[in-house]
Amino acid sequence: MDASIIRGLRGRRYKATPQRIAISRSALQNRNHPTIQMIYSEVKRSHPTVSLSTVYKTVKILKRIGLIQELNFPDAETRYDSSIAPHINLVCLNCGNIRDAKNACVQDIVTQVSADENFAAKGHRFDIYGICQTCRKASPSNQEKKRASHREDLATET
Amino acid sequence: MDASIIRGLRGRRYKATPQRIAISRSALQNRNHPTIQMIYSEVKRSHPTVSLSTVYKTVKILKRIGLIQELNFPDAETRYDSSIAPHINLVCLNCGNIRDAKNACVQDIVTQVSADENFAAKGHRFDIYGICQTCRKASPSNQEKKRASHREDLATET
DNA sequence: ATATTTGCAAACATTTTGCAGAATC
DNA sequence: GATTCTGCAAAATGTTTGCAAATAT
Repeated sequence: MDASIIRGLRGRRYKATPQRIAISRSALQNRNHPTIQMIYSEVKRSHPTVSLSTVYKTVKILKRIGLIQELNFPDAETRYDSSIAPHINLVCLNCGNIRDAKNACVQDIVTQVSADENFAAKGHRFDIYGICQTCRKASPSNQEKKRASHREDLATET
Repeated sequence: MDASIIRGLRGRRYKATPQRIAISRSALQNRNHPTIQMIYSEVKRSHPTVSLSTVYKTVKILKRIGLIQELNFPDAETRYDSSIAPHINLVCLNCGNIRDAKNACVQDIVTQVSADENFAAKGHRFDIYGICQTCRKASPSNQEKKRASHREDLATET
């Protein structure tokens, strides 16, 4: 993994510093859509003097290269998604977890809609907001209640 | 329109002040996915003393009621979407415009994926990032070039 | 040897909060 | 008349920037 990170950086004329390699490794291998703070905390274990500033800068490089996608949410921290393949983010309004789901139709819709609208698509984002399996089991009433939640506003009432 | 706004507010025990009515009207009738500043500017025309703080507070109420959806983006201002029906946001990386597109399959996918994953869906968001028809016509090379753009990072390279 | 990067602190932009006076119900 | 709301200023939050010393190529 490190070898391909180093290649990726140098290919774009970025220097492959130990901090950048560690940050990239953390961001790319973490499938839990980490926040900046999570990446920072993890990298600090091996590089105790790393700065938050360097994490921000490196994450920006990874975005530019196209290796991660930044996901911004209302009233919640920004998350980073390292999945390259098209997928759907299942965002739990209760626990905040984000799971990836595969769906074969998504790419077809992107292609179809873009053609219809004369739009040159370069990327996409598909989120579904709701209550995940784990939270439903833990507290089945969650799925019905319209209780205050730190991210309640993501739920479109119909 | 004002009558239903007043009803909506009072129904939730919010007072129907002139500021709230004007802000709600602006946010709900604007189909261009306005920013807070745009709403603020528009409302100031009729209510010159309104404060940005009140705009933020009222928009938060509208989110809570479920009348608008907040759309956060990397390196771009937060936008507010007043469309209730499921739709796809076509986000132009060049001019920043957001157009709504209809697609009948989106709701089916949400239902399908939620069932498969045991996920209780309450809302969703589907964005496609790229270059809009207008920008393509104005500068056809835009669709090919990997030029610096303030939102280049939304484009997932494949 | 040169150009880039790091880490720090300060700056910045956006959003939230506390509160006195004003307005709604 | 009681409660809620407004508008202001201050605070809080998340992110970016400027720069001297350190590092990668």
